[in-house]
Amino acid sequence: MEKTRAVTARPSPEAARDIPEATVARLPVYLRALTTLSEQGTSTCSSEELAGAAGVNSAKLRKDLSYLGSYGTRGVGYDVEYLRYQIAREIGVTQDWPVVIVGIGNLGQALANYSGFRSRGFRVVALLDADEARHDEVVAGLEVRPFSDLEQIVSDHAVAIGVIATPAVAAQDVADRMVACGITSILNFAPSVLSVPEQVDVRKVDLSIELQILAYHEQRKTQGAAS
Amino acid sequence: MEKTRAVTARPSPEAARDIPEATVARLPVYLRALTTLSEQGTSTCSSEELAGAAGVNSAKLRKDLSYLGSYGTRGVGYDVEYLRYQIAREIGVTQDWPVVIVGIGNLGQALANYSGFRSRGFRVVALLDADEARHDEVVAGLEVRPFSDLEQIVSDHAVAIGVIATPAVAAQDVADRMVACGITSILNFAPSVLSVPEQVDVRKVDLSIELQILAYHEQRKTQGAAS
DNA sequence: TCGGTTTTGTTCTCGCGTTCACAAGCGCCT
DNA sequence: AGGCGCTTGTGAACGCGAGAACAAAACCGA
Ligand SMILES: NC(=O)c1ccc[n+]([C@@H]2O[C@H](COP(=O)([O-])OP(=O)(O)OC[C@H]3O[C@@H](n4cnc5c(N)ncnc54)[C@H](O)[C@@H]3O)[C@@H](O)[C@H]2O)c1
Ligand SMILES: NC(=O)c1ccc[n+]([C@@H]2O[C@H](COP(=O)([O-])OP(=O)(O)OC[C@H]3O[C@@H](n4cnc5c(N)ncnc54)[C@H](O)[C@@H]3O)[C@@H](O)[C@H]2O)c1
Repeated sequence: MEKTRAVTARPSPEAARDIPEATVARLPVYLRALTTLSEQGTSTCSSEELAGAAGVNSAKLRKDLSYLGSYGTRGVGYDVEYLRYQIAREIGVTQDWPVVIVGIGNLGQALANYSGFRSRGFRVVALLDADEARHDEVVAGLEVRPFSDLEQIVSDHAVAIGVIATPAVAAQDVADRMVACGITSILNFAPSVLSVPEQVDVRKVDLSIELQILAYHEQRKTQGAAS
Repeated sequence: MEKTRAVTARPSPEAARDIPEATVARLPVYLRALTTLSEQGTSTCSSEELAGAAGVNSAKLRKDLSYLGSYGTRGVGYDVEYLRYQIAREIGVTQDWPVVIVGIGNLGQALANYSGFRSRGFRVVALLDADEARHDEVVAGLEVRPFSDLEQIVSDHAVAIGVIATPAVAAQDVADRMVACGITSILNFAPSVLSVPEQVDVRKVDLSIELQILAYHEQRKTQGAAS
């Protein structure tokens, strides 16, 4: 390993090129748009069409796709099925991802009942809750189990992704336990800042923040009109 | 109106400075961190402490706050209560925002039951659903009403913010109706691209996309380990 | 076989956001 | 009163992402 070849861009054929984070965030959108097109019977589409369906600029779409490789045909466009498979493979949704949900309250139940996960390669293998009163309750065809079963479940199903839907005060504890079990990706719905080891990915979904951002812009609209 | 003075930056004293979008997205996080500090009895904090609590870099925090004004004291730090009020005022959460939720299924019910909205200045004034079987059902103390009541409710309560929690196929129709009623901010949970007039703000929350992003990174971790 | 047409893949430029680093300012202690 | 230490606010450098623009490539029709 002379120099720092692994870090900088390398044209090596088998090595995965590293895809910009902004692009990674859009690939699932393209994937969904392609699925829709496919269901409508479209077999080929141009970057312009696909960009329209995905709600982005066509130049941006082409640049994003170019990070994956050259899967289009100049003068023709992209083969819908082929591109769909390539994106799915790149994201990793061709394989099946086992997921555990911790905190089966209002939100946890909604998540457990959501069919859109399974159809996109995610399989909820267990629902965990600290509240004993909830145990053995059946939600979405799965029994709610005690939080202490986490280790067992993670090891049995090789779970790598955990979802936190507990109150904010419990979130850090739950995250610590998840990390200790070997979970390396966490989707956090609790409004709290999690601290985890560097190799663990955390994504946060915070509904009140979204509303507050809307409120900010809303306020500016009305205040501008008032002046 | 000589030149395009209104569009470019203007140092006018009363005019609201325009705050970068990235900063706006972080202000609610600071707000929450300040609330927590306040509840713990802290009356003063440094940018370093607050940044730690919010999970960001302290330089970034200071720059973000500097867009609002100079609310800190050099050598001392920030007054927690004072800063909290200033941020709340800037975001607009000192006032009360009426909100309607459309689509009272799994997710809509969870949202309706969520107490975190009210405590942050948002008040759910109505729950709407197209399914007649759901009408008159009571969720979170509110009666589920027919979607056709939208106009009436929006005008009665001066609603500016709408939440869409319907299936994807219905989302565009719902959005169109909302816009027609005068709603100018939409939070969309359906996995679909909405097209709305320019002056309407749309924010999208897409849980499967979040999971797919995690899956992408997860895949890279394991594949890196395998090579 | 060859020009024309269409659409991709890529290069280049610009602007935004992040981070470093430091001067200015404030309080405290002597 | 004056110096000292601490913390803010900001100027400047840097890197990433967005978008325009174009050259390269593939198909089509004559
Ligand atoms: N409901 C929503 O629409 C909504 C919206 C935005 C954010 N959130 C956030 O999502 C989280 C869950 O919200 P909710 O409305 O479902 O709350 P909830 O109170 O209905 O459910 C929380 C569940 O977590 C369980 N729990 C508590 N501590 C636990 C622990 N240590 N280990 C395992 N389970 C534990 C509780 O028993 C309960 O069943 C909260 O942090 C909330 O702020 C919810
Ligand atoms: N449940 C989840 O955790 C989850 C997660 C991610 C995304 N989503 C998305 O959120 C949306 C709602 O999910 P859900 O699980 O609550 O679905 P759901 O089927 O349980 O509820 C949808 C509700 O919308 C109502 N509806 C349908 N068409 C309507 C219309 N035109 N006007 C008004 N109401 C209408 C239905 O009657 C139903 O009550 C979906 O788009 C889904 O993809 C849900």
